[in-house]
Amino acid sequence: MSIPEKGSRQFREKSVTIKDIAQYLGISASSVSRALSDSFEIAQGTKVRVLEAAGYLGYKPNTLAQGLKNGKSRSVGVIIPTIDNPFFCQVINGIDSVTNSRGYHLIIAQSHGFDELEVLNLKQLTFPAIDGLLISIAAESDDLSYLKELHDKGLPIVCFDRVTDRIGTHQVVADNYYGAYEATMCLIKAGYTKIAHITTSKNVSNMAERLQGYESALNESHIEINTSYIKYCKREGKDPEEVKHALKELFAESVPPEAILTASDTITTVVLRLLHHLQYAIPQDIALIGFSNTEMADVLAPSLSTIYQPGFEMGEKAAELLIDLIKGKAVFREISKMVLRPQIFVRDSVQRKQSGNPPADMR
Amino acid sequence: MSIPEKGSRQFREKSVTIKDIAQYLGISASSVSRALSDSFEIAQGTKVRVLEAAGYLGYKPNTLAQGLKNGKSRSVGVIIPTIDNPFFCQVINGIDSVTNSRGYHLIIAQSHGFDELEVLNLKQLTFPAIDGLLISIAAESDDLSYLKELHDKGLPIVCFDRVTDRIGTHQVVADNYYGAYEATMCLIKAGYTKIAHITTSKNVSNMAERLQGYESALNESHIEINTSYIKYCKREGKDPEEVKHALKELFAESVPPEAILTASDTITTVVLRLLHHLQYAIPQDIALIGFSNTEMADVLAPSLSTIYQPGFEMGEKAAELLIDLIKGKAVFREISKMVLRPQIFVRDSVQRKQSGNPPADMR
DNA sequence: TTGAAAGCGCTAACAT
DNA sequence: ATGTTAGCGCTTTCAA
Repeated sequence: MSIPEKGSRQFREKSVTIKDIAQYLGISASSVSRALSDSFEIAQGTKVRVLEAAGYLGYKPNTLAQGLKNGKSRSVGVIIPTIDNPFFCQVINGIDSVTNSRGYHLIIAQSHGFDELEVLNLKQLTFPAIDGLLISIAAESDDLSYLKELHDKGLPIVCFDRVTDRIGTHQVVADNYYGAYEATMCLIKAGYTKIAHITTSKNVSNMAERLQGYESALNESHIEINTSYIKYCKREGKDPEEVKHALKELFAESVPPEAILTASDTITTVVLRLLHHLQYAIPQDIALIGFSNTEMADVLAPSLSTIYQPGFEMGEKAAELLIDLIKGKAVFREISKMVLRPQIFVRDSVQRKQSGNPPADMR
Repeated sequence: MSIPEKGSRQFREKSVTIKDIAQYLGISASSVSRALSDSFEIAQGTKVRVLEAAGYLGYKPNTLAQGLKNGKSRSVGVIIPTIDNPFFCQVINGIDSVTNSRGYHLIIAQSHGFDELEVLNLKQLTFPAIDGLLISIAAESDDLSYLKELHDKGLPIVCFDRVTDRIGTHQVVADNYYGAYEATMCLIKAGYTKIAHITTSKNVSNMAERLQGYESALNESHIEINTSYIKYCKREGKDPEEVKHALKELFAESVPPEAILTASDTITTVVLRLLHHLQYAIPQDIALIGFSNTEMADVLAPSLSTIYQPGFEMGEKAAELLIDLIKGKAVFREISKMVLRPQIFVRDSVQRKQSGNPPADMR
């Protein structure tokens, strides 16, 4: 089968412009423009006729021309660590649902962790063309200067999930403290006292909060915090070896932990995989609860206890806020911080260690 | 903390234009343009000076203006059923990796199955602005007329995963026949003869091919095809009740199946979940192998046998092809169909029923 | 209430 | 090899 001749030479049909409508109705282009933009300085009659003609002729505005004219692109940039993760997938979904309905396009860039150069390149590439930015800050990168510069220049920015206070942007986050606190409390209430925490870094906002939640729960339960029970995997689980090493160290402790709280989707999955490979029985040998948005949590055997973040909602909220910002609709004199509550699902990977009350020394 | 005054009124710094460079160097804008586009009708000296000045002044081309001028938007549309699925996530990832590096933006639209109206709306919304389209065809929608119209008008289109022959587009697909055939063969070789197949519809290309693979494997093994073992879930697993009903029917057969081949990511997950809920032991009560790209397959208990499709690669190939098409780089006189091979992972959800040879009647 | 005209930033004839 | 000019489709003064 051969392609029609015109296929090769970009022979796309010239689309209907504002001029065509003007000519068709015998009025000027500016009137058409006014009618279409629902201006108040246009007669009702003409407005109706223009709208009809537009529909009839199949007019679609050329967003490029509109953008060029008024300095807007009707697109927003999204920077996430990776799209290959159920949580961020849900976030994208949420963002998409609002940007789509509001007529904005999405330009997605992945920072893949902490490759600052790449992030910068992406910024270079896309930035003259976006009206606003949604960003989950890459990593412990101390260099927020480029971002700050953009913000100072007036680019509307909303941070979500991994945020920073060093730039005065609006924020949409999960209540990470609450999630980690409650999860740890669940473990404690189930009778565990030797609880390890595998996280990525103290320097990422959400991880720091989770660490705090973990520590607070222990403190309030009068369980001493054992720093060797806290492991940092800077590669965030992208390097399984790093996690393996952390686990090995934990199990090599003179008193090894009985339960683990994992701090991110990726780490949770990797830990689960490693525990399987190392033949640890969950929850008999080691209990596990982790931050994760996987849909498979309840299908795992044993089913996995998770802290589930409202990814879709987070994306929605962040996008709505951003678009309001772009449109200057709401006047934001204050930096807002929206905090969404995660859900805790206690499943079989955490098991009540002993029936009845928690140990006496815990009361 | 209050926002700087300028924040509210879109006071973004005017960016450096081609004119600024021209003025800075005392030459004309067109020379600058030529230098930047690496035209051959420009002196080496000026070219170098322009490039230097551009770097120094921080020039970034205004893609809107470029697009308006030459009728290109440097963006490609992607239509997928849903992004909330590991396979399509990987596809997006693959697409993104090439479009990004080639300077194209992505406009992603989800068709969410078969809601034709929505698809059409999305098309209306985005289409004047895309240079090409990557699409995994929504559903059994017989109405490909809009798509065909676009194609006829010269819009470069590449179909992937779920394709159609009714429009002469290039295609990038997985070898669905092979995947289903091999998976079924695995079951047969493991000693199963009563094998059910849960799919979505005969009218979707990839599903039809999988069904054929399944049937061929049975045929070649001289196992009679039992049509009541083949269940269609038109909602593709989005409605668990439908799948539940299918399963109930299967198990109510006078001779119920011993193994199931599931035809899509979503269906596989739902079936797995239902089997758990219904307390069927895998693989003792029922063996399972399914199309799935989940990363959790090996972490499940029992680990899940899967047919894994090369999603990332599929996205890459489709995007490369599309951009070549857009650029008119390669001259495609023939419709191409690229077929990628899926991987089969036989894990614990399929177990050799009896040691030694398959039953005598199968040889 | 409407039209004419200018211009957003860039490119591509056409001229020199 | 370079400059001049016009125009992509749209919006928005400014005049009428």
